[in-house]
Amino acid sequence: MQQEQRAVDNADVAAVFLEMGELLAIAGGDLYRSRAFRTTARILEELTTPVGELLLLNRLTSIRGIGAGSVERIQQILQTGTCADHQKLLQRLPTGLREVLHVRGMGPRHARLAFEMLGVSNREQLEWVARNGLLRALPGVGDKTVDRVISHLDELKIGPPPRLLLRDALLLGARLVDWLKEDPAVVRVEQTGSARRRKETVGDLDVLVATARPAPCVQRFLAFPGVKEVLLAGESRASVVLEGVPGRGAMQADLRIVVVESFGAGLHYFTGSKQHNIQVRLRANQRKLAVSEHGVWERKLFGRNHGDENRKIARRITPGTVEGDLFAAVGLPLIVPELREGDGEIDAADAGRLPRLVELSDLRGDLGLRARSAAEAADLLAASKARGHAYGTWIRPLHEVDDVAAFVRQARALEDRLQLRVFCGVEVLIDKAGGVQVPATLRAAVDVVVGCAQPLLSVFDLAKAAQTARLLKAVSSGALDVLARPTGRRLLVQDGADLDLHPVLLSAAREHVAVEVSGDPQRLDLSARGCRADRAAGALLSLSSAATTVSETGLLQHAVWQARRGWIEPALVLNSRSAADVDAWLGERRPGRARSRTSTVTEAAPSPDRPVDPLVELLNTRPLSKALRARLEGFLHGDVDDELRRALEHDGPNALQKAFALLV
DNA sequence: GCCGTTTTCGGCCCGACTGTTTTCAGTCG
Repeated sequence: MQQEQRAVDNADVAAVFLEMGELLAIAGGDLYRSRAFRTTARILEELTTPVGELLLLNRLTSIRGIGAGSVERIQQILQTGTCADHQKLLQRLPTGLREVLHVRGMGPRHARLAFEMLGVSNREQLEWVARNGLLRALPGVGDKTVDRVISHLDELKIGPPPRLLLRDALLLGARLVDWLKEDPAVVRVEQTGSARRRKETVGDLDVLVATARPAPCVQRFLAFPGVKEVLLAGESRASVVLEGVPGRGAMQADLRIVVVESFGAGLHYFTGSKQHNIQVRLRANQRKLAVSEHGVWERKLFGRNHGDENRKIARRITPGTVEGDLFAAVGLPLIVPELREGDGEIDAADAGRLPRLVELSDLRGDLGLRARSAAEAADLLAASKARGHAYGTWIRPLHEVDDVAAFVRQARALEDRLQLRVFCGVEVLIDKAGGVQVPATLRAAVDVVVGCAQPLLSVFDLAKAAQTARLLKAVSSGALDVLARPTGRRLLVQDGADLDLHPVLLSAAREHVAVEVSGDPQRLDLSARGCRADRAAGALLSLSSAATTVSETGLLQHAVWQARRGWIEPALVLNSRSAADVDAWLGERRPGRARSRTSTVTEAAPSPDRPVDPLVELLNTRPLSKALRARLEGFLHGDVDDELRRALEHDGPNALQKAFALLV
């Protein structure tokens, strides 16, 4: 009943489509139709613009994957929370069958048979029939399937399947890679999957091996210390369950094996994501090619009405030794793993508009060294310098700084001693109402004021609108140079605060406040999705290791990966600029600032000014109707808007005018 | 249900493994 009080949002509409898709599959309906519903659900989940706005603007069908049928259903769902097809399916099947579908070994057909023949309509009933020998009676279900179902049900009771922080997944993956390398027949081995895409958390470990002798390699994999269950083991692949952390479920590890000539194609396929792979293969199909983990093949075409015969392959056209071969075969430049989420990267690559992503080597300093004492700061800054940096920022929590003048003197002394530009800063907490307590004298004394958005747990209780307003107020206070931990999340422990990032980022861009991307593997806040949103909003990002120890200074790499997953180019990264430019940027924000001293530190040439995306400029400066603003923002978020895109593709100074004319 | 350099019908990613259906459907990633 409370549901009715709340407006239907994108996630709610997506949930209805997902339920329809899953129930339709179980009902034995058209599997392509089922898949289309699920695709629609995924698209809706990833939209950054409210689906209602797009509906009003008649823009929904311009999104690939959403057709007239979906628009009608979306309209119904927005009004009533459901739609006719949804209701029909719910009358036919209990919704609890969806959790049956999610049990390993139970696909749509088994779920349907269990319902029809055994009356199973939820997970508890599935467990009962499995343990009492009834499940075994279903056609196509044998002892092994029953064992697998029971084993997975037990795992599900322990808790949700565990995920690892990226850092930990890379460490465990490296152990597995080293273990497999011991086999002399292994030519190449690499960790693939979401870890290779540098996703913030990883659900299972994937490793790809190139070898001409797969059997001993599979055996070695099965003997990896910590393997507690073998899920499958064949000629070219094997899956095992690794012992988990006590109190949590176990983690799956998958081994894939290809011949060395196919290593690039295999690397591409097993790196994923699934959506990316499907899109690449569809593209290959359009070019009469077939892409698999073994390479790229020419499809023999027999014309219409020959169904499966069209699948027959005639000739391998590229061995796919490196990933670039595979992309080239489908007419694309190499797309780096961090972008392979099926979220617009293929269209961008096709149009020659892939971003030149920020790299670790672009960074000229670490903007987030968190040392507690001058001695620690010296170590961190020296480590930073050893990494080739020209400057570093020493940040201390304000409440730990008794004597600001002494702190600044220490920083200046370190600067002279280390021959490294040192910016000193304090971190202040943003209170529940968005207030920041920064006396003018303090602000003038230090180089940087960082506002941390996550002071207290109680702040997570704020409603979305209040949370957003809180950050907007802090950003526009004029007291902050950098906004840190915007959502306050701790991965695998605490979800971030519910807030609308986009206006906050737009405001940060207008107010010249940078937003921190923390390399702390447990935070990675701003998130990759936040970075992607910022690409449109245009706030400068401050990449930080958040290091408190020397070894943690290497975590700057995690911040870079995160930014790359968000399509961020160096121009949007504050610390890709020279020390002089960072100094100037800080100076702009405090006109009376005494710093800007001539440093004894030698500096590299300053980087050119950041080019402002004219579309972002338009969004920030022109008065636009709500509808037009939504359309522009949608486009900047990656929504498909062919009309707008075509207008912008006209070269020359009039491109923007054309686009603007088109909008009004 | 969606889409179109196969465009209003016909196809939709692809391959490996498993079980049990003696030739392939179901499941998975």
